[in-house]
Amino acid sequence: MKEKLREHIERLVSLTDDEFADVFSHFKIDTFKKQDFLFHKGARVNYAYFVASGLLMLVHNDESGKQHIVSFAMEDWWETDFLAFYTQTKATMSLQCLEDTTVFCILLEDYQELCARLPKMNHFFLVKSNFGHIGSQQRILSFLTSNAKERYEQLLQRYPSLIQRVPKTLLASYLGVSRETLSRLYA
Amino acid sequence: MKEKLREHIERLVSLTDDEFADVFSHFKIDTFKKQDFLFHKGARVNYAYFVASGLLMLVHNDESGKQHIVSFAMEDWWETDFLAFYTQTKATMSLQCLEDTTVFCILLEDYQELCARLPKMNHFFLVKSNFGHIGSQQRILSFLTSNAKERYEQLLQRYPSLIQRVPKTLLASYLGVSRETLSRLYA
DNA sequence: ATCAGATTGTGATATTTGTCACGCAGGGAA
DNA sequence: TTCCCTGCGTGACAAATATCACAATCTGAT
Repeated sequence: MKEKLREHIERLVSLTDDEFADVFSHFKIDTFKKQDFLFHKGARVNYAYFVASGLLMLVHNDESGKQHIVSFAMEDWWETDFLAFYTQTKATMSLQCLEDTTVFCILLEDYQELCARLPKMNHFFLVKSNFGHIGSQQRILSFLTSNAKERYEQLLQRYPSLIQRVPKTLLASYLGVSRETLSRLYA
Repeated sequence: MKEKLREHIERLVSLTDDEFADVFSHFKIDTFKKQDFLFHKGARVNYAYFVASGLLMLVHNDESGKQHIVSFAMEDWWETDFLAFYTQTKATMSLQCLEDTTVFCILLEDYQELCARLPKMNHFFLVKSNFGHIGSQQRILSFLTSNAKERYEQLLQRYPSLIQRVPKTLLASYLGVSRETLSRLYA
């Protein structure tokens, strides 16, 4: 399990055994059951999470009670309410399990301490953040350029496994369409 | 002009005169006229740009000839086609001036060299990237939760000056609606 | 001053998508 | 088994938005 995180980091920066032990000592391991919440909207967001196994969704609940999925987080993904985490403010979104899930958790102060002390980790997180930014930008682009059907096809191409693992209602909520419309797309 | 970049960086990390001189020596200053392109789709993206004055837009042109604005970049913003820049691949978008603009340009290798050598700058760029990611995520959220009118009002609130500086057609293209629909919103 | 082009508003209509309502199938739990 | 709940499809209709067409105004360049 521990090795999963190491492999993930070493895809970008190589670490000695000692360095990885150092890094790893800042993480806490935690497991959750399907449907559990890692945190709720309104709560303090203590951790950023690395998904070792399982599946999460980052959800925003609007005033009218509708649920919008900002992001899914599969194995090897980092997830949290980044705004709340970085600025230590209350979560505006909730993070919930779609499957039984194991995560590695890191506190903001440990994240910052690692970055300050280990240039390799600062670099690692910088690259991760850059690509997170790029990913979001491409999702924006898909809202700008594509209709519901095209967005669904792009999702299918990009994350084929999601379609098996997640109920269509949630896929619809991620794509920004009603479940009825989504259901009519593949006809 | 130079001071603009320094103040911008020092909002996050403090630099000695020598340190700033070091940092600044890696930038090239450049000016563009309204309508000029900093780079075109398909071109190599040599630089990331810091906007000292003026206004840019990051534009995607789809197959059917429509233009979609992924982002505006005002004073104090960093902009480029980040995917093309980081991975040194061809631009999928174009970066164009909406006003006469002055930018500071940095090559990828200089960006990486600064990050590797100056922890302060690595930290600076990490924070910038994190907030860039957060900003994109909130734009996604606004597509998920809001209709055209609400998105327009959010834009108005967030960047009131844009409404004066940019033709409505471009605002519409940023918001993901037709210009006609946008025009009917404030009635 | 004049002209060409850009910008904006608006009517008429088509298309896309949402909402509400209903039925059906499958999976657990008692 | 029986029952409830969730997921999923689909019909009918409403609402949001796009598209096409045209006119008016403004702007910049000659």
